[in-house]
Formats: sequence, C-alpha cells, structure tokens
Amino acid sequence: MGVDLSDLVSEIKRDLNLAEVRGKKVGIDAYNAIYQFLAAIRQYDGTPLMNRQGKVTSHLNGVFYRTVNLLEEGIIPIYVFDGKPPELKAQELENRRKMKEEAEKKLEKAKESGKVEEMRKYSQMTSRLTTDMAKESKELLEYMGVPTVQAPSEGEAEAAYLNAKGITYASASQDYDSLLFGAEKLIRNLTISGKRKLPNKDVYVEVKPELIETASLLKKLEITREQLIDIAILVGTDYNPDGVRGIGPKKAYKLIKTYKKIENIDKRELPEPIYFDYEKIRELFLKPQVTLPSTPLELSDPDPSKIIQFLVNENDFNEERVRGTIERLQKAMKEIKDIKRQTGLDQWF
DNA sequence: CTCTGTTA
DNA sequence: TAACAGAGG
Repeated sequence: MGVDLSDLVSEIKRDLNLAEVRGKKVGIDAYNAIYQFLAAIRQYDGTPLMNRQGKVTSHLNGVFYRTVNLLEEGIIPIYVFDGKPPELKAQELENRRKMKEEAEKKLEKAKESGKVEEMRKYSQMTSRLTTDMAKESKELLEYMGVPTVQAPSEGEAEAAYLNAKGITYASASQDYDSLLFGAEKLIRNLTISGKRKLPNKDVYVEVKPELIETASLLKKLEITREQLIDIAILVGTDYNPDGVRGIGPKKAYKLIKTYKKIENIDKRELPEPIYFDYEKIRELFLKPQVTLPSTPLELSDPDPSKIIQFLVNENDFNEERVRGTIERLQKAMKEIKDIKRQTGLDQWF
C-alpha cells in the first residue's frame, strides 16, 4: 500500500538522530502504526494477543509501550486517525480485502497441516484494523494524556497538513504518500527498539529512524511537488493501484523530466494507454480534505486509575507491568515539561 | 513491536 | 553490558 518511491528517495534520505526531535511534536499516521502492531504483536504461531473475551489487544499493547518510549525520548506523538476514505480508494480497499480473504484460506490450510511458520505468515496478512480498535486506541491515548486528531478523510493527508502548517515538526509513517500530501518532513521507522522482523523470516535486523525532507528531494530531482505527484500516479497510488504497467519510479521520473506533466507524454512512450482519471487523483493529493484542529494539541496529565481500569480490568494486562509503565509515562511527561520550560515553548496550559 | 529474564 | 529467547493478553 502507498506509493513506492523508495528508489527516488534513497539518495536524499538520512539517518535521524532522535535528539533532533526532542521536545517536538510528530504527527503519527495512526492507521499505519496500529496496523503494524496488529501484524507484528503475535505469538509464535501467529495468534494475536487477546483479552479473556477473545478480543484482540495487540494494538493496545503497541500503542501503550511505543507511546511511552517516544515520550521518554522527549518526542510528543500526535496520532492522526483516518476518517472516510475518498471514493477513488475503493479499488485499493477492495484489493486489500481480497488479499486478506486469500490469506485466510491459506491460513486455514496451514492450520490443518500444522505448519507453524505459515500459520504465522498468513495470520499477519489477515490483520484487520476495525473501527473498535481505532476507538480503543484513542481511548487509551486519552487516558495517557496524549492528544489525538480525527482526520475528515485520509489520516496521512491530515498529518501532512499539520506538518505543512508548522503544528508538527514532522510526519511519521512508513508510506511515502505524506510527501505527496505536502508534508515538509517525513520520518520512517520511528521506533526506539531498533529491531524489526524481516518479512517471512525469523530474522531481526537493525532499523534506524530516517528523515526525508521534501525540499531536498525536489531539489535533488529538480522537479516540483506537482511533478512528484505525477510520477507517483504513473507508478501507482492508492487511488490507481496498478499505475501504468511497465512503468516504475525510474522510468516515470524520466518521463516527467522530459514531458513535465502526464498530459504531455508522447503516447508512444507508454506501454499501455492511461485509463484512470489522473486529474482527479492529482486533486486528491494537492487539495485533500483536511481540517485545522479545534483545540491546541498539547499533552495533559495521565489518569493512572483509568489506564489501569482499561488495560488491567477490561483487557487483562498484567497490573505490575502496567503500573511500572505508568510511572515511566509520568516521569517522561515531567521531563518534557522541563524541556519546554528550557526552550521557552511552554504551552502546557 | 516491546518487555523481561537469562546467558555469555 | 550486550545479545538472545520467550512471552505479552
């Protein structure tokens, strides 16, 4: 999912020192983050964490510990949740639904034959982020004192808007769409632990946070954001998942460098005609549906008893562990207050 | 993904 | 102190 611009971005991306983000707000694409938790926080055979009623709790586990880790680094996470997807996304969403159905079938087969490796692989692929899960994640963050933002439409677009408006320092997501939506800075791999499992393997590799600045990218490529969007459309976005077959990032870049925009491209240069409405897709990236938050996005004091009630009593988390993490949370919040005092950015109340 | 206890 | 295995709910 998302646009694959890794080939174009590889030259200008750089390692991010987390100290650079101390005391600053970072918009987090909540869907992107929670989905990763759902896929990754599982037992060896792929069973997700669940409470006694059998409801999945992997997302709560991920949100809770990741958020405290970020706050301990002095980073203020602003989770941005998806609203209603644009109609043009229907095809992509349908594709994802089909993929999950396929994975579910394969999972059944793997279960029948008891192949544990495959069970885990296909379980991950069946991960579904429900509206309940999004609601529960927001609820937990509220008790933790961490603000959230409800996007009218695409969360990624809203997060990019907050960044463009200077409300956040950067936008964090694994997808490159943020760049198309107008984010100034994109952080990928915003994690503290630095370990990530390789797809389909039981091997862990070091992953470091990296920073991509839109201005550097456009300068390096000598193009405009509109042209970057055209490149993405040729390659394929969530609004035209197939793109133009046979055109990858490198070829798309050459075409746009030569012809400036999609409508100018010589038809003989394309392996197949363009059948999608590229003007409408462009519009979705250039003028996405976004909103200015009605209240300032500031941290507030955590409510330990509500966190305990929710995680321990309702979702069967280990009380000792949760209490320990709440202490870390409170300490981290105090330190952030100090950073703000020192840097004169105090907007606590 | 992240935490904790164990091992070298 | 760092690397690893196993568990978390």
